[in-house]
Amino acid sequence: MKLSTKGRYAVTAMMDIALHEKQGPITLADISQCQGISLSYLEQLFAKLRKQGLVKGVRGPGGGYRLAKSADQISVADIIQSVDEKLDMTKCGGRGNCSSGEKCLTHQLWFELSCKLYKFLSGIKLDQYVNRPEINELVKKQDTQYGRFLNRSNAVV
Amino acid sequence: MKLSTKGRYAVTAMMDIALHEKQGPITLADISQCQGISLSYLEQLFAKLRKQGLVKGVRGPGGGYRLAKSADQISVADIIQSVDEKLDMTKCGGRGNCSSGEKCLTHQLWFELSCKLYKFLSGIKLDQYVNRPEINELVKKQDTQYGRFLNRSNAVV
DNA sequence: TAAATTCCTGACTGAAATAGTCAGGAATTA
DNA sequence: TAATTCCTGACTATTTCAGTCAGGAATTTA
Repeated sequence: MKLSTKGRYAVTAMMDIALHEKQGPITLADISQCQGISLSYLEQLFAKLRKQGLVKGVRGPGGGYRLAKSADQISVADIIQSVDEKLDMTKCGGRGNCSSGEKCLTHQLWFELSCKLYKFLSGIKLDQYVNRPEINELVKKQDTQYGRFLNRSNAVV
Repeated sequence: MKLSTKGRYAVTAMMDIALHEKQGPITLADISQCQGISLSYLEQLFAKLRKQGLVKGVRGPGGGYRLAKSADQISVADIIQSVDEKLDMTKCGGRGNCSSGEKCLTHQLWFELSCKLYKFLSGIKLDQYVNRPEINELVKKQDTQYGRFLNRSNAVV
């Protein structure tokens, strides 16, 4: 498994979308500015998130990205797996032929670790953070700071 | 946080030592051969493990490495942290100045995730695997296959 | 004391992943 | 039709991973 900044970028962006679900599609340019992630890099990540069916792209003016499922059905594990390829930590990909055809010494350890970690990250859904008061205050601050949604009906004043 | 092959190498090597604690110090050359990890790379990893006080080096013939604490006091988290620098997943290193001096949107998420993950990996100690019968069978097989400890009093026949 | 063994250190290298850039096309809205 | 935004692919720089190499320091054994 890989748990790197790449995955963090993806989760951060997804959180941003989840937190603004009511305001309609969010543009990548918006996320790029607010979260400090390069636009083109975001586009690469979102290509993968789209292929995994986590987000839907809406083209044209007023478009952007929105969640493809409800926030309580999207886990951190889903997101990380989408961009980082695999969560499996065994050398052999779970096949058990890691050491000259046999299971290696630590096959069991990694296998179990992968399972537990997966379960753990699967249990954390986006909506757990969307409804917190302290997070929502932060969101408001940021939205005002960056003047988000100014040219929309639901603009932040 | 990073959870890469680097950490797996380190844990694998530590497991190997823990599993052979009774046979005295284990040489890196031995681990290199049995686990298929380059010797020089192991030396780099063990320099870090030593600095963290997880292993002790014994020089000279018959020397090698042994655990600096008992196996029930060494967790997977300890090992990964030693070689991968940090388990912390926040952008700001927990300081909370990730977004123009304020906490970023996902600070809370990463902070909590780091804590949970750390607790989780801290709970997995080396000795949990040392005493399993299925693992011990594997060890015996490997030791015979590679002719380990042949020139020692406790040689595997 | 000499030789062998093993840890230990630092500098270097190739390959891959990460992160970002650039240019342009496709769909949609106004 | 023009503006907006997604979408795609090729390209580049930087960092990390993994491994190599050369040599020195401590220790044991002969």
